[in-house]
Amino acid sequence: MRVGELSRRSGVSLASIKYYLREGLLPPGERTSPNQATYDEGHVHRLRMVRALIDVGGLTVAATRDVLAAVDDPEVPLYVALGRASGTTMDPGDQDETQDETWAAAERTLAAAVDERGWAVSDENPAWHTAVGVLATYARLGDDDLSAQLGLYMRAMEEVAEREVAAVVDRGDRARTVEGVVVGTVLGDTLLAAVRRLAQQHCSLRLLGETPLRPRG
Amino acid sequence: MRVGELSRRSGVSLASIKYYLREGLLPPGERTSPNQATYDEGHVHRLRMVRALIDVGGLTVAATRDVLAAVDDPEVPLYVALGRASGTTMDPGDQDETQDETWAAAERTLAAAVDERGWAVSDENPAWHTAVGVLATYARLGDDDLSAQLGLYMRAMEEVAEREVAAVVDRGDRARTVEGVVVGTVLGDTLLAAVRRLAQQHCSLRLLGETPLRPRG
DNA sequence: ATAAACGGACAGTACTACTATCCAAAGAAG
DNA sequence: CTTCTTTGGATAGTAGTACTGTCCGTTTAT
Repeated sequence: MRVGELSRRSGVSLASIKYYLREGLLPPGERTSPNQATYDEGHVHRLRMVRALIDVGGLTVAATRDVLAAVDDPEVPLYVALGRASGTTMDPGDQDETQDETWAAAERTLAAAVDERGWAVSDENPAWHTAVGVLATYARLGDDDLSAQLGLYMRAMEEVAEREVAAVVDRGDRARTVEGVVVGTVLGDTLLAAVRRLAQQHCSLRLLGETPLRPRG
Repeated sequence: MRVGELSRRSGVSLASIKYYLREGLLPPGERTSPNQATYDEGHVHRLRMVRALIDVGGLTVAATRDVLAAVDDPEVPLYVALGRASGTTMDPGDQDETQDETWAAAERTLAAAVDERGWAVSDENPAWHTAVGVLATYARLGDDDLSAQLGLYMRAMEEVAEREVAAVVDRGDRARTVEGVVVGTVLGDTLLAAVRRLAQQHCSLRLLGETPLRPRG
């Protein structure tokens, strides 16, 4: 199939396909002549992935490129790509932010919670840095209820992660498995956030009899 | 205090403070003369909120403005503001997307899961639309493991939301309470996602003996 | 009295994600 | 075989976001 059909099949504009090709999100088609190429079902699927990651997962084009590179290349560690995938990674470039007492206290809080749960995680995981950043920010805002919920969040996420990891084991070829992990992680973030909003609506209705903070639309 | 000090105290540049004032994220200071104003602790706190929502929560300036407007004005329903706060709200403007069979099937899946859990939620909650969108996207990608995890996600988020709502009841004045809800919801999304990544690392290490998908950095 | 700070307006910048135009070569249709 | 459309590739332009810089006429501190 040629680009025109690829565009029609995927619903992505020709101009955008050319853009994704340039940016390395979509692998080049197979050459049939020095300046002509054909595309296959893999390209259609890849375009669907790209749109899902960008539109639903909220990734940037650059983050999508990195994540998909990790899917393709077994050499790129997946957690590095998934780290970049979390939009709010609070890049460790902000040295001044990480060098104060609030930050250190937040890091101790997280380390203690992780130890208590018996988690084996490394502080090289970008998520560690993000979590510490959120805790520190919350502390600076004065209310520290969030860090009080940390244990709860960890318990809930451990249960979720356990099932997710179990579901991913023995899935056939490596590419398919990694793709499943990526999509599940990125789209899962969005779904979890949405489900949390729904649960909050249900719980505030149940616990308060009515919902003073969120009147029915 | 005047802007100079406000800038020093909050760590936000003068130019950005002027920008936030223009955009309505920061209320104007109290006038001391036709073209002079003073600012108080409330402004320092507000600036910290703004930076937290933008830098840590990943909100846009416009979303931050809406969310803070809901904190200030009891007339604006909170769930509307928090809906806009979820970056990936998949605005209901995409009529074509919502009019196909995949979308309808995803909506039935969610409705069934919600009924089974006995949740009282309305499909006017923006999160409903987001959740359906994620489910539909996942279905279009071919793997439907995510919707298989839906029940698990709902159980986990119900437990989380229950504690969160309980923690927020009886908190003093309305403004403080609403602020707590907003910060907890927005920063909570980021924290939950980070904790999930950490849990995934722990679980893949525990269940697989080692971590083939995410070699240690 | 003089220098610094202020408010307000507005132009400019860097980045992101496309979108449009142009061209020469390749394919398809009559 | 010619004409029309499509393609690949390069490059320029656009719209939106989040600032940043500059100017100007007060205003306030020293």
